[in-house]
Amino acid sequence: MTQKNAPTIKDVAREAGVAVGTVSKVINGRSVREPYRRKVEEAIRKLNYEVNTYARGLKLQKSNLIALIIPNTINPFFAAFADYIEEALYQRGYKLLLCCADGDPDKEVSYLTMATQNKVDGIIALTYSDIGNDIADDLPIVVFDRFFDNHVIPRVASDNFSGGCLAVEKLLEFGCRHPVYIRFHSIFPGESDKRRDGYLHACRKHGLEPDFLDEVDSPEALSMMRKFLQEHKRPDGSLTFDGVFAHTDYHGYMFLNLLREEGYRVPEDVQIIGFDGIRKFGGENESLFVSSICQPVRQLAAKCVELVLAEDRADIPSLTLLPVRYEYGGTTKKEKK
Amino acid sequence: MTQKNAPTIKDVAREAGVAVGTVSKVINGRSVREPYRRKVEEAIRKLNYEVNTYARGLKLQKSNLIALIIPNTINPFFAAFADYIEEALYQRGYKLLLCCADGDPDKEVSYLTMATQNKVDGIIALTYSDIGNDIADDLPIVVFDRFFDNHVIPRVASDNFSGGCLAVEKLLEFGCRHPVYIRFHSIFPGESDKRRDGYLHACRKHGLEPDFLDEVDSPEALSMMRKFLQEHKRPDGSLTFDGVFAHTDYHGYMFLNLLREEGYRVPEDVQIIGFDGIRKFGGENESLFVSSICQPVRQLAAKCVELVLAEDRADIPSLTLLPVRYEYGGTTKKEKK
DNA sequence: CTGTTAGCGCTTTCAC
DNA sequence: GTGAAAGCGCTAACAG
Repeated sequence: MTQKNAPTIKDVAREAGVAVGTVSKVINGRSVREPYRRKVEEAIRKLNYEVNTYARGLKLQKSNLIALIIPNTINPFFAAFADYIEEALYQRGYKLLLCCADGDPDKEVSYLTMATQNKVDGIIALTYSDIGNDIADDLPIVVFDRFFDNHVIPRVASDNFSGGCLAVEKLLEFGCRHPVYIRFHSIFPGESDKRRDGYLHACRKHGLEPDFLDEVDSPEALSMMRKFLQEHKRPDGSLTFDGVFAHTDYHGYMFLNLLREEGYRVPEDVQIIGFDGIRKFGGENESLFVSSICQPVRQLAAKCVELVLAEDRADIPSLTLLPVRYEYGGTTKKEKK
Repeated sequence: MTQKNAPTIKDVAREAGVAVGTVSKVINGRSVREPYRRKVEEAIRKLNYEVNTYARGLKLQKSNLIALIIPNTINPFFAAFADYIEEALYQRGYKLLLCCADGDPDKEVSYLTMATQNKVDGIIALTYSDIGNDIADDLPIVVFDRFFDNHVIPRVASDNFSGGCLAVEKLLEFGCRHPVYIRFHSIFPGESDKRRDGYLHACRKHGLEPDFLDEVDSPEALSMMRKFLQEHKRPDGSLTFDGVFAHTDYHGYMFLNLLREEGYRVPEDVQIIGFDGIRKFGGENESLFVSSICQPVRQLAAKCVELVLAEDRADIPSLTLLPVRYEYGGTTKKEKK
């Protein structure tokens, strides 16, 4: 219970000397004749009245609440995504219910169930659980990146394929001859799998032999990278590759540290391009951890909000891809002017 | 509107062949005789019934929703705080309404007003706006760090004074002779101001002359640091200080980059200790940006939740301080064993 | 145009 | 113990 005696629409009506219906109309912006409207507005101000969202929600079956299901807000990419989602929702008069479901499918399902029956008007999900079967058909939902084969759910993602191509193109442009790809992926299918396709496509186009590490993400990632590195050392200690496209900035940064530990120079000996565009301390003006293919997080979030709130669900594309861009982050040779 | 025809308590009652009151009791865990209880539970499962939170909220004036007002989730400290708040709330059956109010007092006040009248059961606020006057007296609210002189609001914070002392103690322990303090603070009073007191206290204790930069945080911070650095250079290029206690890790990291740009070695020439304990990519196992006095973010969040949900508001301490700890982050000389 | 009123789904007396 | 019914605050349909 928040306020014991919050004024109700009745109090306002009494104060203003009008009927509740009139007050309701004023509140909801319906046309009300001038002397009445003014009296009501005065009464509202005087009593400091605010609509009770529960009563309204009960009546309208609408909450103006959107649930965001996300693994966590610790990861800087998710954190930025959540921030921009909140911003876009607020602009449209919606509030954000935040659900961090990290590694807990039960928690995701619990939010999904709650959402299905009531409480929220829609869901934006960035999830790595297998929740396909728990998604109600008639609930507005938009997913980021993930693909569910058992439901037709509108998806929003970055153009990962182009991003994969772009990473290779950039590495070649900066002088690399042998770019490798280091990938640690989720076990669930999603658009980010296309980074791999982009890499392969670009290699084929340039007549390069693809060479990559492709594993399920796990705590073993570091040791797998270490092994990969050892296997690509020539007897003289030099490496058989001179460019790395990392599946994420995080993995790129791990690999960067590994290379430096082993005495290799970045970007002189090896250049690295990651994916995501994570900035130190999160700030938009801060530097990147590694040169990167940046996802347009703000635009992605805005698009998710736009789609989840769309009037006509039938008009929503089943897949929306937004463009990525390359940005220098210290692990590539500077672009030639 | 979420689900058009979600089953109601009436449907369940009909299905089970009992009265709605009985169903309500089962739902709310009141005692109901066995054959009835079983029939009701079966009906609930069969219809996939879930309570309508609006109806319940309207009746009970309770939402099981707590609003978190925070500048943003981009800053890693805030992001972690939000994450742990969500975790603690979820464990207690509450949901989190996230409000990122960055630089927008109107938005904060709008959330505050909303919360005052209805909708949420309490507020946890980490704010740098002047909202003291908009806080209702009877709404459960807990603030992190901030001090409002016009309201008695329970506050939770890290033990910043001890943290300030600890930073100096550590710098001295690692061989520094002249630790300076670099502070960029908010214009609003809060517990983090005590870092300064801790620094001064430790200097006095060790007979050191305090030397510090103390400015309001702004985009000029970097150039102020640069100026500070120039002013502390001796003719031979060496510095008059050999240790830096930075008000935050962020500022510590800025100063680190500045020092390295100018050719000084960290930690050989100058050691740096920041404050907060921000980790790269946010992960609990990741490394710090700089050696730091770490705030116990998870515990701070848990404490805020505990207090905002406390049964008896009269029992809540007006100030709760949690201990900080030092952690190595590459910008100090390693501890001697 | 304004005023009256039913009823959204739930909880909680209060009879039984 | 269970069942019936009032009413939380709001909106919208309908009557005036």
